[in-house]
Amino acid sequence: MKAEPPAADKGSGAGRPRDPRIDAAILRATAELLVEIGYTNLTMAAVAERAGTTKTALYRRWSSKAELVHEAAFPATPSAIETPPGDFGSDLRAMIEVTRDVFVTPVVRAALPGLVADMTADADLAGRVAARFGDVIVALRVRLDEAIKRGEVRSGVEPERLVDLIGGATLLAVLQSPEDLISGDWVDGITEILVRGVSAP
Amino acid sequence: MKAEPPAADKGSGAGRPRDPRIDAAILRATAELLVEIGYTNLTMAAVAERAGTTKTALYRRWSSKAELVHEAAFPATPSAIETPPGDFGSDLRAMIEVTRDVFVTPVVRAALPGLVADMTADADLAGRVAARFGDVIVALRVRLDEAIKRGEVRSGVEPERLVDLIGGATLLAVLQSPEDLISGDWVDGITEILVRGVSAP
Amino acid sequence: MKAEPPAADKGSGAGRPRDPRIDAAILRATAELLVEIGYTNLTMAAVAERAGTTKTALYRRWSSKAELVHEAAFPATPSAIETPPGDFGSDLRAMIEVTRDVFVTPVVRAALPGLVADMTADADLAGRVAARFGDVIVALRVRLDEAIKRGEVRSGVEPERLVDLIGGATLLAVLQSPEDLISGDWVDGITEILVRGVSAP
Amino acid sequence: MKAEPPAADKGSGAGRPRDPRIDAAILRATAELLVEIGYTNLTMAAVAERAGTTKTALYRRWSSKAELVHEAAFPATPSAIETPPGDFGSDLRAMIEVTRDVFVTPVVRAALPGLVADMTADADLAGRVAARFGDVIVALRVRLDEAIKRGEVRSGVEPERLVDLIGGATLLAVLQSPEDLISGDWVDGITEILVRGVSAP
DNA sequence: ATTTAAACGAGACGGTACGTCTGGTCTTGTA
DNA sequence: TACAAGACCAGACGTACCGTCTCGTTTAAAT
Repeated sequence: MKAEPPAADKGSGAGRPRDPRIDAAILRATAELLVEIGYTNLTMAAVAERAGTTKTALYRRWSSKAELVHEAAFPATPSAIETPPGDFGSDLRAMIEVTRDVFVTPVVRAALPGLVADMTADADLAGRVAARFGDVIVALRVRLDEAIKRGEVRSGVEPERLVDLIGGATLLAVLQSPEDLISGDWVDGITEILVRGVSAP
Repeated sequence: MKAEPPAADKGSGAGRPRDPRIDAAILRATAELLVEIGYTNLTMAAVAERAGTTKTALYRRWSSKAELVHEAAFPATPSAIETPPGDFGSDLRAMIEVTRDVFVTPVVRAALPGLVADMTADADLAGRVAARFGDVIVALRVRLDEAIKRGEVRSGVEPERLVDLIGGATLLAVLQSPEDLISGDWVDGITEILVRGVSAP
Repeated sequence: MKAEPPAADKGSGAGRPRDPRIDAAILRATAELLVEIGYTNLTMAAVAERAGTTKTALYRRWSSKAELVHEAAFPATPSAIETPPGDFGSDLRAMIEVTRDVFVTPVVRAALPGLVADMTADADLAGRVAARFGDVIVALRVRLDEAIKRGEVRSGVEPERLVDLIGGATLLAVLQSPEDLISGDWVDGITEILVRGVSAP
Repeated sequence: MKAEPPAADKGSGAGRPRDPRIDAAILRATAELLVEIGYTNLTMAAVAERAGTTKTALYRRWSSKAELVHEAAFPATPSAIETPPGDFGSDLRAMIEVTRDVFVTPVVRAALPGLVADMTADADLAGRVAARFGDVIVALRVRLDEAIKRGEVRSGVEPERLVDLIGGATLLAVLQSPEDLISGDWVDGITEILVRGVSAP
């Protein structure tokens, strides 16, 4: 359950408006603390204190620690793919890089494990997190279809499996050895396997 | 910090020995509760009660909830690959199935998310969990090398990437849509992409 | 260390004020439980439960079990002596009766032994308990001085010794045979010895 | 419940006899720790460790912490009164000094408060502690009777009240301001009041 | 000389209270 | 209405201590 909309439903006008500087301060404080002490050790009280506000103000905006962290970790939708559509190899590589770039962020790295845990206990949250990546997945599906039409990719490939492989490999790598991810070699290796794996014979 | 070894180092003889039935009862209770109420809701006190013992007895054996769950979830090393080595396609498929079978267990599914969260905050624990899968990874490496020597697999393929892809895809799938995993289709799709991805041209 | 003052120092205004009904409920529950199960068996959790609140609320107000019991046992300063000053014999008897009445209370009887034990380990607490009886002692001193001036009492008598004798005898009697205390005989015997003991020859 | 007798009941002979050095070491360790850290902080495990033995050996000899402390604090019966009977004033003063001397011991001072607390919860223990002082009380009674016969003391005086006053005053003083007790002035003051208090007119 | 019963060290065990911490809600007074 | 402050409920946390028990070993007295 979200608690967010300040002026959303209807009688927006009445009462004292929320101070947007507080929103920003809370998100900043959350991100900082995530990196400094990790998800588990992060406390709502600590966030409030560092943001120079109080717990009440947090819960007015986010209904739980998980929601707050989720928003602090993914400030904006990873903006799909900006590369102009070319051959599928380039498309795939771009997509892997986008994924990698998101996961490699210190904040995301700090937030992910805890978020993963909370998601399994809270389906709503899980949905919202998944939605963040929806655009990328849709884009992948579109370009995959085009590549199949062009004959570049064999027709049996299911996009869901590709998502599992790209997302999963990135997730696992960031959990185990994040430093590997940064080098281009990691992207090269994954890309090569996957491109060959889906190419038409 | 582990708390485990009762008679490990050497000066074993003295004192009342631990009752192994208690070890078993604790692990069983932990596994049951994991499945029933999940990692987050699982309480040391509840485990103790169901196991017919006390918190003290738990903490004498495992230094934290994370350690206990880790041991309850992976009672035994996933026993590497038992398939007789054949062509690399079969090897890879067997490996994927082994991985899938481990992750698909109700206990592991219940334990994983929380474990993932705790691992990032506790490097020791992370190491111990990773070690559980060491054998499988070594086996993969060996068979990959043989396949390269036989000319089945191109020489540039790094085994670490394959591990990232197999483990990661399984992890992500089990977190998002565990029911997909059970069907053979999921294994088929992943296997086909990866086998083609690493095969010599 | 006390934890008490909610609005003590000065910056009182802010925040939700403590609910005074909770203070009262806690003290009442403590007194009841003291009488029912005794100091040793009294548990902070049990007090909280009976008071219809939580341990947190207790510890916000009293820093330890000893502090709480101390306050529950001596809700108000034993209100000095109300008898109009007469001859010193009456004064002394009144004082002994006041002391006896305080110690004979079921709550005090239940609390005393544990309190005595804790006081030696905690000088602060000891001071606070002693302060409860400060008024009575001051009153005794004043009336003793007056009696000396009137020639009723010999001049060498130290009030501290009288306090030791009255308080000590009452304490010991309540610990050993509380039923003796209730009868007027006990007060008679003690009074007679002490009055004769301090009277001018 | 005591646990003591090693060779008491009948079949004394058999088995390994207790090592008397362990008895001594335990009592010494208990006395030391009482003075150093007090009754409440004293731990059976700590006693065992300092005595160079184990908890089992303690519980073989004493059934509880209270019993052990009781024996460590009062190693020998306060040996009644050794003064040759003279006038009752001297008798009383001797008795007060004996009482004072026992209570002023560092070990007794450290043990008393806790013991007092445990005694109220354990009637057996209370009886045993009281018995320690039985001889002194009997002696007091005898000499009081003699003094009454001699016409030194008025006949109405009850010995129990005198015990309350002497014991109580000493107990209270040792709890509140032990340093006062050491000076002869304290004994003088108490003695004078009590002697005058009981003397025949 | 052999049995035997008990003391011994070590430490696990059940049980229970402690005081602390956190998440999330509710209630003040003030702006 | 938002806000700062902080009390509130609920309940898990990990630690500590008590007194009991179960080992395997040692030691003296009884056979």
